[in-house]
Parts: sequence; structure tokens; C-alpha cells
Amino acid sequence: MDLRKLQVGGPFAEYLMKLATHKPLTRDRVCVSTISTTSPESSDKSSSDMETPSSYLDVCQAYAQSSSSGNSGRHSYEEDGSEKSVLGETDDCIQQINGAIVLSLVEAKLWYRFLELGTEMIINKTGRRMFPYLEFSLRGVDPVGLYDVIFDIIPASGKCFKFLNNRWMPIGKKEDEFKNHPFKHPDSPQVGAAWMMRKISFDKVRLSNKPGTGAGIFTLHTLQKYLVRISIVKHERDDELSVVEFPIRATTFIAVTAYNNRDVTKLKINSNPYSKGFRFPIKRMRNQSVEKRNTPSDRTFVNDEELKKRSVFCPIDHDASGFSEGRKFS
DNA sequence: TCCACTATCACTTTTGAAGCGC
DNA sequence: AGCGCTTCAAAAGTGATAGTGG
Repeated sequence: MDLRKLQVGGPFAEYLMKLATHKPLTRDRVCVSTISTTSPESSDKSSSDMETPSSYLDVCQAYAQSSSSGNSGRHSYEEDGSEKSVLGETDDCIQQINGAIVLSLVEAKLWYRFLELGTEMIINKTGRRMFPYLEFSLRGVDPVGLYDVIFDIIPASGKCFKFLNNRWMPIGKKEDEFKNHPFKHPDSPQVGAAWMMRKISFDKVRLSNKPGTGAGIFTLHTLQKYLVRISIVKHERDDELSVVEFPIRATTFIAVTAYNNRDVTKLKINSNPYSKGFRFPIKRMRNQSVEKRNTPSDRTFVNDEELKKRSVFCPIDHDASGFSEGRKFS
């Protein structure tokens, strides 16, 4: 996104203009870690790993290998429709450690599990929250420097997509993007030490398909591919801004108004606490069918086996539910 | 006829006010 | 009066589904 083109009023406009003339840091100082930091224990381990680059890289590689070997269906599509490996060439498991600003994505495993299936995010008129939402920890910034953390959603492809034969296929050129304002974390600005002391969460961000919505609501086109970009903005002494951008490929998703891939639906139900009501559909559907039977127009008996067939439910996948461990919700 | 989209439903979790005891 | 804890209702969030409209 060209920040110079944003038409925003007020002080934030000036800020964005200043952002557009930032001093970019070199690429080799950027590092996105997708090591999952779901629990205090793993978080501690992750940070210690960062101080020893070789073991940190080992963890990245081990995870990449274990994930790809465990599921042969791991793939995504290039714009020409050809398949490519996601983890094999991911830029999220990066090389530079010493002196780097490191962004560690929380729930990276869950994000990759969705990515493997083809992440879908529901968008609607009023704005739907993202799940998984973006949460990360930050290391390697100047402890006394003043920083802003900015959330943005950018196009991940020049194509629009269609769900065919249980796969997302590129079918045509994407539409022009809506003008979305980058969303500054409410705690900005803060010194680097404060940012590094805690997890940084954007759980309140919403996705909409109607333009003209409020702050923190991003208007997207359905059936187009996007990804999240985090910008770390440093306020320099001479009133300039320097920016490090983290496009996070693990967050790549397709915006939809209703889910297309039933595997994605099942994974959302099993990992999102708000969807717990859908984990035991027999009870739920029995209640519904009882209500229906009480109406004179429908007295058809529905047994449990029939309910199972009708439902997208499968018994809770222990592997998938395991990702929820350590979440603040669980 | 197809399919993207919307409104509504039942369900769970979160939130915050009220009440209570110390 | 102030604090901490519990309770409970309202609000918010979820996917499913039937209906609508282009």
C-alpha cells in the first residue's frame, strides 16, 4: 500500500505521510519467527533459542520437516495455478538472528494448520473478527526507543479465487482494493522494553465487505487472497520515522462470506472457544428437531445416525484441540 | 439454475454491574 | 468507606441454515 495515497484527515494523516517517507531498515535485520509461543514455558524456550542461532534454526527446520512429512497435502497455488510447497520455501523461518528484530508469531502451529487447508476468513457487513487472531512477541528492538506497532492487511495475490474440487483455484484478475487505513496498536507509542515485555495482540481487528467502516475494521473483497503485515515504527531523535515491515505469510487467507472448505470449518469449531456450541451437534440438532416436530407441518423423526450424517462434525481431533492448550481462552 | 450474500437461530464465552461479607 | 469475591444477566462472538437476489 502506498501510504502517500491515503486520504485521511487529522493528525493520523500527518503520521501516515511521515511514515511514507520513513528510512527503511535493511532486509537482513528482519526476522519473523513462527515458533509457537503458546505457553510461558515455550515462550521462555523460544527466547532462549533466539540467543543461540543454530538451535533456533534447528527448531524452524524441524518444525518444517515434521509438518510437511505428516501431511502430503501441504500446498498452495501460484497465480498460474501451479502448486508449490508452502513450508519448503517459507520466509517466515528466517536466517538472520544476530542484531535482528525478531517477531515471534503466537499460535504459529495453528496458523500453519489453517494455511495447509487454505485459510478462510469470514467477512460481513458489520465486521467479523479474525480467527485465529494475530498475536506476537517482539525482540531485538531498542529498549529505550519509542515505537509504534501497526497492523495492516495487504493483497497476497493479483488473482481472485474459486473453490473447485476441494481446492482454491485462481480464476481471474482481482478487483481494485478498498482504501483501508493501517491500524495502530492502541498502546502505541511505547518504549521498546515495554513492547518486548508482553505479547502484542490484535484480537479486536475486524474484517468487513462494506466500505466506510470504522477504525480497526478492514474492508476486503470476497474470494481474494490477503495476508497480514505488521510494521514496527521507530520514532527517531530528529523527528523522523524508521520502519521495519513484517509481511507474515503464515497469515495468508481468502476472504469469504460463508465457509467453502469443511475441513477449515471443523478446525475453526475445534479451536475457537466461541464455537464450542458446534462441537456436539447431536444435542443441538436434537433440540432443533424437537422444536420442528412440535410444529404441525413437520413430524418427521430424525435419529442420531441421521444427525451424524447431516453434520460436518467429526469427533474432536486431539491434534487440533492440542493447539488450544495454553491459549488465554482455554 | 447457480451461487454469493444476508438475516436469524441456538449455543458458548466474556464482561460488567450488583450484592455480600470482612 | 474500601476492598475482594461471587453471582447473574446482558452483550458479544461462533457456525449453520434458509431465504434472497443478481
